[in-house]
Amino acid sequence: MTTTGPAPQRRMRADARRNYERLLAEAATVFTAHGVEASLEDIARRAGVANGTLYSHFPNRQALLEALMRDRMQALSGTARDLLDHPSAHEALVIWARAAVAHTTMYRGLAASLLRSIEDETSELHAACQAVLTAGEQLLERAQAAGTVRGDATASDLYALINAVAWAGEQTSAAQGERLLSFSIDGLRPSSRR
Amino acid sequence: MTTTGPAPQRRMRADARRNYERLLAEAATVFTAHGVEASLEDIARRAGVANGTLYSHFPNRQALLEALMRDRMQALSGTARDLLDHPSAHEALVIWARAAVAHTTMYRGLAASLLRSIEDETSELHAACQAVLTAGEQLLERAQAAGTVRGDATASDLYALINAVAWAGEQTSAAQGERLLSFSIDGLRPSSRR
DNA sequence: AAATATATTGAGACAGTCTCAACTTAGCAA
DNA sequence: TTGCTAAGTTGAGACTGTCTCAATATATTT
Repeated sequence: MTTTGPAPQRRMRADARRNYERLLAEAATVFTAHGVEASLEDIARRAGVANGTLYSHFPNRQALLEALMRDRMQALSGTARDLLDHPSAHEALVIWARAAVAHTTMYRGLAASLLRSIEDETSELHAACQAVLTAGEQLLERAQAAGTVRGDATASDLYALINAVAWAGEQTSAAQGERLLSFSIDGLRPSSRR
Repeated sequence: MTTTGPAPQRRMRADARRNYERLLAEAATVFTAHGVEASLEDIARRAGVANGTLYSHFPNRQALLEALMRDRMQALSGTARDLLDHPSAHEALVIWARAAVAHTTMYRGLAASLLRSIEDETSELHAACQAVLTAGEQLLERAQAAGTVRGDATASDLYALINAVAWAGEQTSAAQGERLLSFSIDGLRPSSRR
């Protein structure tokens, strides 16, 4: 399995590796403060390198974001797998959805990148997003088999919902995001009555 | 009631009025093609005026967007009022929510502007957004009184939901937006069972 | 046909993205 | 240790974009 470039691919020169790490560290700081649309120039400046160096390590913003999110995305997929052992299929789904929203709320603007990347196969984030979607799908299907979630909901619906809720939380308040998530999850229940 | 400056406030010079209209027309075209984050420079160029002229009519993007959306926003508020006469309180809410999503999907990026504007009182769009929220609130309360919508849902929740769904549709597909809206509306029903 | 209030102009200050030819340096081999 | 070379860095410069404002032009009024 060839994961799309583990952090430093073969072996980097010591200075290159050092700059790579510094850039990632500053990116985390700057994205936390100003969202994922923050100035890359600023990140390079703070890392003490010329902006050309940033671009040589990360050809574009998505690539930088991917490097920054890789571990967390994998962790989120892993969490989904672990939750397959949870006694309640429905509770497992809910727990995971909350974790996914929290993950997506990490940086302002992240939800937009993550939802767009599922559609855009050229995005550096595409594979990781696809993995998360698939991981969520397992939980969804288990809940559907248990009859606690409507059968016509798809993994894409779940993924879009998580991102939409995270996005709304980002624009207004985390509390608002929480509320919408609760409502949305209820909306996924089968309509026992009409 | 002093609405925030009806289009051309007092009386404009003929050339000014002409340019104002041209700018609005080109803005509609360009926003349709490239979303609300499109280049203002481009709009001015296409309208055949210097960019300073654009900025003298519309001090910022929000102001331009406000002028462009004013009528439609009012229409949306009006629709909500009309629907208060609809025989089914719940159906009225659903019809209106769909209309609101369609409205919000008019230009790419619009949902973000509309949701942000409800929080940001300095935004030119704030008043219009507030009016829409209040109009929706009437429909929501009527449905709650009829017992078809959970009592703890607020007008802010409804507003955020509409924008979040429209945003998700924008990022993926209109069909996806439709699906999320259906689920979300179901999520607003009272949980008769648990 | 002025006078004047009202508008328009476009250069310019600034910030950002991204590229690439010239340069520098880490790490290896003689 | 020295020099070689591949790997990495640099920063100016070509763009595109936002927004301002002194100079200029023009519609309207008297």
